[in-house]
Amino acid sequence: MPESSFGRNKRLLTARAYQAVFSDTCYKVAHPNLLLLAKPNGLCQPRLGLVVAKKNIRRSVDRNRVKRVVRETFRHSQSLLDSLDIVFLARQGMDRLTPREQTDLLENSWRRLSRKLQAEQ
RNA sequence: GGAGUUGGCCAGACAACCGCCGCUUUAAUUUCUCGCUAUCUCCGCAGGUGAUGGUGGGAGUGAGGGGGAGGAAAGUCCGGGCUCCAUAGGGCAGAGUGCCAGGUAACCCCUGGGGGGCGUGAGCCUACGGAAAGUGCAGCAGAGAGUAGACCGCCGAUGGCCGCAAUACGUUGUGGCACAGGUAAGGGUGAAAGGGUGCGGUAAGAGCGCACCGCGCAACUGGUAACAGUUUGUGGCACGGCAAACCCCACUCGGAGCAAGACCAAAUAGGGAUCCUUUGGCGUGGCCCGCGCUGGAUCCGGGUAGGUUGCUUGAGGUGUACGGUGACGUGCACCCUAGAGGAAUGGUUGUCCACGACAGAACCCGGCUUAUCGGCCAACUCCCUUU
Repeated sequence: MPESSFGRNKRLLTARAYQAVFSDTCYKVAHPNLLLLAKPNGLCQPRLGLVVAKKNIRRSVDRNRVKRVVRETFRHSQSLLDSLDIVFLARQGMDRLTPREQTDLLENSWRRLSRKLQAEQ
C-alpha cells in the first residue's frame, strides 16, 4: 500500500463510524473556518470523513472544491496521522478563501493534529 | 471599413509525476468469505461443532489498456417516459390553456401564416377568444365619463324685457339686453369627450343634407382557416375602455414521486406448520388425565442493520438520401459517449497564448427562464469609401 494513496479503506463509510467519532472525541483542532474531530481507531491507517453542509457553503462548486482540497492534503499528510478516525467539518467562510489559502490552512491543521497526538503519547 | 440583425459553434491548450470512480484484459493463488464434497476430532437421545484437503463463485491485491460534468449540469417553471397507489359511468367544484394551421410522446414548446405595434432596414415584440348574457370598476382634473354634457365661447331665429320709427291702435319694421332658451363648430380638462375633411345649410350650430374617407351588417370572391379584398349592396353611424375584475364560451387535467419501486437478508428477539426424541425435565395439584414452559431437524411467512437492483441503449447521437416553405418525418450506414452513492471526474510542476466567465451530473428525456470572460463561422440589413 503506497503512503500517498486514498482508497475506500481510508474513508469513514457508515453513519455508525461518524457517530463514534462525534460521541467519543479525543482530539480537536478548531479554526473559524473549519473543525477537526479525531479518535483512535485501532487500525494501522487513518480514516477520513467529510461533513460539508449546504447551510455553510452555498454553491456546490465550492463544496466540491473544499472536499477536494481536504482529501488531497489528507492524502499527502496521512503519514503523520496513523490510526486515527478523523471527521472534517466545514464552517462558514471556508468558500471565501482562495484554493491556495485553503491548502495552506489544511496542511497547518494536519500538523496541529499530529502534534496533539504526539504530546499525548 | 463602420454600425447592426438572425442562426450556429467553442468553453484555455500541451507534457510529466502523484491520486479518485466505473469498465476491461491478465497474474498470483497469499488474505477474507460463501456453496458443494471427502477425511478426522469432540459433544449428543434426535443431531450438531471444529480442523484439514479438493472444487466452483465473490471480495480484495499486483500489472497493463481504455473512459470519466454542462451549455446552462442551475431555477424546479411547464410537458412526457418510468414506478407504485387509486380508478364503472356522469356531473359539480378547482386548476390550466386561449388568433389560425401544422409539428410532436406531450406541452404554457417549436414552425409557418394572419391581425396589431416598433424600427430607414435586416428584423423584433405581441395573455391576440367573448364587452349587442349579466354584474361591476374608472383616482385627479373637468361643465360633462356612458341613459352624455353648457365652464368660457357662439347664437338668441322663437318667446320675454327696454328703446326708436310707422300705424288702420290689431300690430308691423328696426336697434339693444343676454331673461327663458338653443348649440357640440372653437377654447379648456383628461389616458379617453360619443367618426374625419369639405361643401351646402342655419340665428348659431349639428349626419341636419350631400360627396369622399372611415365604420357596422349582409352578400360575393380568394384562402384548409385566422383573415383579406381599388368588389357589390345596405345602414347616417356607433356598438367607448377594462375580461392579467367577476364572468361566459371552447378545450385539457386522478395522486404521489428513484428516499418511486423490486430483490437478497446477518446478529438478536420472535410467529406458524410438519417430523423426531433418554416416550425425558420443570411448574400447576394430595394423585391421574389435562394444560403451560423447557429440546433437535426441516420448511414457510414477516422483517431491522447491511447489500444488490432500478442506473444508463435512449422519443440516443453522427453522416447521408428523399418528402416538406419550415418545425419535422421516413429510409440506409456507422457509433456507444459519466454512472457516484458519507457521494469520483482532482492536485503539483513546467511551457505557451487571446491570461480563462457563469458554474458541478444524482432515474431519464423535450422545452422555457435565469447566470456568463471572451472568441470563431455563416446569411442578411443600413451607412461610408474605392474601382
